[in-house]
Amino acid sequence: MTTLSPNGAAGARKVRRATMNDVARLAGVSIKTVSRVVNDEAGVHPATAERVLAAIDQLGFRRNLSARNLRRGSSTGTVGLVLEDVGNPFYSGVTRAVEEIARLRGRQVITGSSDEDPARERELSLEFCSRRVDGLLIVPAGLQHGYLVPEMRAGTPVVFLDRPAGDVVADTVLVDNIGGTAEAVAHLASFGHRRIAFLGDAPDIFTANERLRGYREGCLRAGIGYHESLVVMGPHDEESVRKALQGLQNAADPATAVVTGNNRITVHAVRALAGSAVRPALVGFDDFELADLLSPPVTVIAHDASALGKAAADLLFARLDGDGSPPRRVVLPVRLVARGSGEVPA
Amino acid sequence: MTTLSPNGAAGARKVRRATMNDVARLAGVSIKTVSRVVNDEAGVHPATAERVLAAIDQLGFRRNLSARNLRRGSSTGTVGLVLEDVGNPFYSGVTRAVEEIARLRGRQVITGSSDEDPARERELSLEFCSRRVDGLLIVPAGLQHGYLVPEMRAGTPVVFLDRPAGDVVADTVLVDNIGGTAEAVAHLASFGHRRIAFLGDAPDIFTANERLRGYREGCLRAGIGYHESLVVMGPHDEESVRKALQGLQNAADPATAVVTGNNRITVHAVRALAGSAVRPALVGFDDFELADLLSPPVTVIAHDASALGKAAADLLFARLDGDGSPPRRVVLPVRLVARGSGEVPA
DNA sequence: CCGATGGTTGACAACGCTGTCCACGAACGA
DNA sequence: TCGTTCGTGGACAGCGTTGTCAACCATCGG
Repeated sequence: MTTLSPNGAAGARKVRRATMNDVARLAGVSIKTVSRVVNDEAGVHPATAERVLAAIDQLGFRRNLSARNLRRGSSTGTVGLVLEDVGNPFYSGVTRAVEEIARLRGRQVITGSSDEDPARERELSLEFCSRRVDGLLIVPAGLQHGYLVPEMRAGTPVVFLDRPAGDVVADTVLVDNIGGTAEAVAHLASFGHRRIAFLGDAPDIFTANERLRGYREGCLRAGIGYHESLVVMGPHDEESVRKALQGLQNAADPATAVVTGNNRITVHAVRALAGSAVRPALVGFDDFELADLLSPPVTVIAHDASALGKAAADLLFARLDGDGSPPRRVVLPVRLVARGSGEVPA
Repeated sequence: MTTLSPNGAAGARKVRRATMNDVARLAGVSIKTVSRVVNDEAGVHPATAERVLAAIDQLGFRRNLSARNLRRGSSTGTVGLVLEDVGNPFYSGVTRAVEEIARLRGRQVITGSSDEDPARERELSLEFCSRRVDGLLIVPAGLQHGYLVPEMRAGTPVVFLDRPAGDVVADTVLVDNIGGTAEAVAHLASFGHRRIAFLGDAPDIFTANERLRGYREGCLRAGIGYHESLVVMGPHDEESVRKALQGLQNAADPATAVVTGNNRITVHAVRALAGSAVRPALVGFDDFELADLLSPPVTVIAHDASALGKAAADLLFARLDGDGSPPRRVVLPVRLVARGSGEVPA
């Protein structure tokens, strides 16, 4: 059992890290030879290599990547990922997928959560650029991305995820928000619902706005008309969702069905409705774990976090591989998963 | 609308990034003055600073952190986090908490998933060390951590999370696995259950083993005896959990209650039991979202991912702040959250 | 009027590493 | 025998930044 105080061996508070120079001295070779061994370059006598490796082991040498990256100038082997919140299961799925692809390409992922704050998004992105990441994946919080122009001009590929950038044309991977919500409305209408409400996120968020548009289109196409009184945008926490639902149900002409705009709102709605006697039909945007085990099981518009992350990462690495074609906009399909809550007749 | 092809402005495939030298030349000052401006050092004439800032803006200059870190030698402003899988909600909660603390201390977090593979854990950790992270947070996959000795000796603090290290004495933050599982058994016994089963993860995983011990202790303390026939270790997917449950229920003397060893097993169990007529009482280790909305709502031994991440990060930063006290082992408390599934009489 | 003071600026080296180029000795063919 | 090649190893510069030290100019007190 090796016993080490957290700050190193007995007494020695902080030891300078060994450098190639130290290794070279100990092995009795030049620093360049050490470099050759460390980088598996050809042209080193096996016996010499052995000596060098022994010295490396003895000193606990670990190549300094800062120095290497500085000298080589090219890749730092890192990719930056800016998202809203790693703690949100949807984004953690995205993170995992990105990590997976990056791993296959021998890259490390640096992540940061913006919490929907444009300033924080900018700060994180620029910090990553200072670290000279090979590429940047961003779930935009704001609408202004001019700050990225120098980075892009310098050759750092940027891919926007889940939402488009505000004022820069760049690669973007989205999901079919409009089509999905329209489908949700059509689905509910096919069960006879004519008073279908929409509970969405703050309308300045791209996806929320798109889904509202999809809802509107769906209503018009179903011939049930678009009524602003049936739309509530912005409720975040359980309490505000509960109030919104009460308002919709207590109206003169109450809603018989609800479309919720994202997984958090859906969950809040399910919780708010858990006790009530009359429950409107429900279709939620975003799938979530256990949706199938609730009662009734929740019908959702599903889209895959992994697919989103993978598509974005693939695009990024294609750019890194030299793909110079015009910026692409990829829209991933969604699918309605009928589980019960959305198949209640009006 | 700024239009940029992903590889930079029209034609220009890849432009060299501007350096301080370029800025200095453009602003008509020395490179050192640029450095002073960039680092907010005192002693630069406001007019000069203005010129420098204009040049920085014009060239889109962004300080190269590799060079800075190399030159300064001290902090790289990064912390490495090695965990099992960012995609798992539990670990994404940990990640978020670590990120939060790191942010307050002006550090970036680099994450990597080991997928329970010791080799991968080692690879990631050493990669992070090569990047000269200021500290390392590790959810150990294996039992051998001798490879970290040189790093620790060199002054890189390491904190182990959720599980202890195998052969190195270092700071560790755990949750009370034994106490929690014992409490689960006691709780079930208090409702009259005498045939209580345990479904745990592979026994070579530290937490799985600890929870098994807690289960055993709980059984003995409750005076219902420890019976190996009631223990199934290792089922991972839904199918194997289903089979295990069937086996336990179809036995001559069937189990009337089950303790599940982690959130994934709990969810699989809930799903497997969803249709069946007779349902054993259930207490799961780990809380999970929507547990309260299932029917019956699932009683759990809850422990907080954020608390775990925060405690570990706090410990790490204390070390970075110079805390040289002996390695600590922090055990976070758990609490039983009674929701219904565990309060069914035998 | 001179030296001292302080505010502003710059020259230079060095951080740890790798790419380039060259030196050396052994083995080879002419 | 001599020149050539090959295998091995080293000297050196420089990546972009910052710490050290010193120079410069204007102002000020004596």
